[in-house]
Amino acid sequence: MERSIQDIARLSGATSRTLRHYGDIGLLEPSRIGVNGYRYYDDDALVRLQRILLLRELGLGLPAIADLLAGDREQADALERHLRWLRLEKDRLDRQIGSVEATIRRMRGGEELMAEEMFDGFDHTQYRQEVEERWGTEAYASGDRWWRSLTAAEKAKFREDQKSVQADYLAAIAAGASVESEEVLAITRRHYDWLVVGWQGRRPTPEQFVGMGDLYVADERFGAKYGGLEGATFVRNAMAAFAERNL
Amino acid sequence: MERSIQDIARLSGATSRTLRHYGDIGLLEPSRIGVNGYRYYDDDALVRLQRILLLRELGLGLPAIADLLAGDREQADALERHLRWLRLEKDRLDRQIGSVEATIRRMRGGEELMAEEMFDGFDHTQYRQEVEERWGTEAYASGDRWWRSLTAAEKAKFREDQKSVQADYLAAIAAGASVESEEVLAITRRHYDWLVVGWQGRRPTPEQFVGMGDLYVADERFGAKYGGLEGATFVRNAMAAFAERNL
DNA sequence: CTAAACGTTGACGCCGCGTCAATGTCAAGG
DNA sequence: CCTTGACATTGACGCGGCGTCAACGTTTAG
Repeated sequence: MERSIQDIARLSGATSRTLRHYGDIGLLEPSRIGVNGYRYYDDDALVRLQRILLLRELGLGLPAIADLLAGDREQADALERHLRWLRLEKDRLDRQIGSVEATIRRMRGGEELMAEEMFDGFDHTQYRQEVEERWGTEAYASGDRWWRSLTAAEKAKFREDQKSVQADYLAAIAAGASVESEEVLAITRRHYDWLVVGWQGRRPTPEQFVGMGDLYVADERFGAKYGGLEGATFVRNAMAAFAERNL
Repeated sequence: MERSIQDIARLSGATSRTLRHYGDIGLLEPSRIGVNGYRYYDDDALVRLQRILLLRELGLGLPAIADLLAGDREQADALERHLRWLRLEKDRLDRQIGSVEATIRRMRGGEELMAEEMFDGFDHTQYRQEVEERWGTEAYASGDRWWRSLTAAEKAKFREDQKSVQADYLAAIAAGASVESEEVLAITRRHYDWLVVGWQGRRPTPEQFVGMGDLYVADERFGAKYGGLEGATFVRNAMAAFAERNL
């Protein structure tokens, strides 16, 4: 059976333009081209088209579909990769949704979109250099924008949470608690949650989280807040233990 | 304070190319342009840029950002619209993720990507015309592709579920149950879930669900399966009751 | 005086087609 | 035979948000 381009379009739900495009990029060639230039498709072509459209609905790009249909037999792997990227996209959307909701609440509350004063007592630019070296300029700038977009109340809460975590760590150290005790793990969980907020919902990988602990030990300013080198080491170990168990 | 384009780029995390683009489209003009053509930005421009970048991180398009910053005072509304569309995107991703997972399982199980036989006993093309009239050609074609991508086991389960729902409806009718009884609502919930599967995870709106019930009454073939007009009417009422209570 | 760093404008590329535009072909009816 | 209307072709632009050359001028440090 041989069908015209419109027939195929109707049967498959694609448009004739799409079919010509697929021909142009070599994804789906007509089974025959008439002397008048008309494209004709047979059943095999129709089956292939259906497969293409099915994969397209899954969100794959046309080159990826071409590879997959070429049948390099690592087909499932290609889909796995695609799946990972779909999940990343979803996470990104989740974070955007949360941020937009927060922004709407702020604007409804009459807040400015972004504080113009660059400094407000809490020097969030303190670790600018480290952040830029580790995560890049844009990462710092992005975090800075986020911070300046918060309401005064939100900023206050963020700082409170930090102080609270810090105080509890110090108390645990004074009490001689183990970094693997439930008590300390609970503090570290709050520490972790605090960090996630500051990262606008992006979750550090276990390695990243442990790496931040190492930073605490290496940097005096961090250590000073946590009672010297021992304190910083304790916190790092607690973070490593938490990462091992819960991340 | 006046800064060069690179200074602004570094401070904001944007690239100079981006700044020139924003200039081109009128989203952010330099505060001054030197006789040599160089762009210079003052603090006001920097603040505006930060706001632009903040909104961009929320996923807004540049024209939407321009409108929003023009301050038509329905700012929050624009964000609400954006939020709705973000949620739609997220739903779409959720469905794609589920479909890709299922497809991977099928391929790992050695199944073909898509059955070539167009008919297999269960005539899923039965309601083709109605579907195309109500939801468009592409909607039918898409459902058809989905159906042919299922494994035999999955197809069998889908039919089983339908039969089971049907049998339970008939029993409930025979027992004289009320369409608002818990018993019937439970059946309708299964009916609804069955439908959602067939729609590949897309959830019908309450109106759509009730509309399908009306179709049951209007179409003899549906009615025949549910014991005549009365049966179809019962099912429609049950669907309406369910929609009212649970959707 | 030179090299490096920084600046400019202009144009193409990406992705997957939608949407003209300009023109040719075919089947059915008068 | 001619017309009409449906259907076909190729070719090109457009979208979004810049990245990335290219080709060239300017400023700054040594």
